[in-house]
Amino acid sequence: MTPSSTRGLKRRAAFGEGRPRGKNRAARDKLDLAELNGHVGYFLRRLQVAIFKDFIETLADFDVRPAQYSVLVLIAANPGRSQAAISKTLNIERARLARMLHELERRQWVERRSAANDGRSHSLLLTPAGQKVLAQIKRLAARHEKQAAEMIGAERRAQLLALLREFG
Amino acid sequence: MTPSSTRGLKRRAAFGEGRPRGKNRAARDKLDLAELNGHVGYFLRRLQVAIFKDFIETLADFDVRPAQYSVLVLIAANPGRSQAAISKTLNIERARLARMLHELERRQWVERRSAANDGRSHSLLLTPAGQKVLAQIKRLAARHEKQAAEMIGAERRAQLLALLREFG
DNA sequence: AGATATTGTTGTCAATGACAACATGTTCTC
DNA sequence: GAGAACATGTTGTCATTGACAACAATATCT
Repeated sequence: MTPSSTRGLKRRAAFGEGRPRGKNRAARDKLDLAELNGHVGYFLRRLQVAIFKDFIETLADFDVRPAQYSVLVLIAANPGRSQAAISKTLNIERARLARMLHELERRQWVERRSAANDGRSHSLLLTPAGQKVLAQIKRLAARHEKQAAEMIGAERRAQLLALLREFG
Repeated sequence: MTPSSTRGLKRRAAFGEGRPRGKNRAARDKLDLAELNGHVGYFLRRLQVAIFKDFIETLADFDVRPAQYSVLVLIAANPGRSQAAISKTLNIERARLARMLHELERRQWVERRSAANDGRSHSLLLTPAGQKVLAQIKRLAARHEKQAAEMIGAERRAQLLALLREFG
């Protein structure tokens, strides 16, 4: 494969160019990443996109995106809390969360009742239907996580998780 | 407004509630992440967003977003290659790359000349101006990477990079 | 030669992030 | 206790992004 090894016939890299041709189209086009190799963000993003893609596919039957999942999980684990609390915890913008909750309410998974102690805020709860659905969703999410572990290697995943978690 | 709340004195946390009050608003609202703690994707995304935010801020003077940066670096390191090659390497959709290149061409950083050996594809090159700008941009990108290292800890960053890089 | 595939392009749609403005309610300060 | 300052949820708007379909031009395969 090395350009300097003239393997007799197979004159693929006969000239300086050495472009792959014909059959080897799809795979053999890899370029030099150059300084991208030194950027954590680059690889971080690639992996994150791949993982989210798997998540979305795995949960396609419920049409739940990662952000929605995180909101559902947070409401389930912290019932009665306000949108502001969820928003701050997940770094989701207030405006966006409001719209997302409209959708989750439309699906009858989430209930908003006005908080007892603060007339401005809403207490968020899962409806019984929401709880039931979330249980199924969590099973799929667990399956996704298993697939992710296969994809990146179980121990690498564990190491990554340990490293990443030290933020918040 | 609350019907059940006796209008008397500071009745705020008189019961089991124990909500944070007054001053401690901003910080003390942290909720239980529950099963999110088991999802690499969740933490991966949080860190990625934080890092990209820093990148964008650090390179704000040049108005270069991460994707644009990666394209510029790849063209510089692999001059003459086609859009398809860049697209595949960076997992950027063909359509999106085409539009991005229009913008980079408008800024006079990138030149597209039709490839000699394939009438369909374009050979991508940096213009002299583009090379000059990219040199400055790379300095800012290096500064960003340094900031990221401070942010997440130099060794954690190194470990992360090592782990993440084993994909591609 | 004719079927098939690739390349670059444009159009469109949905999701997202960012930000401003607003009404309503709460907390702070005096 | 009144008024300033702030918090909360909402809507509106804009820019960016990802996904997908369609297309013309060109290359490649059989």
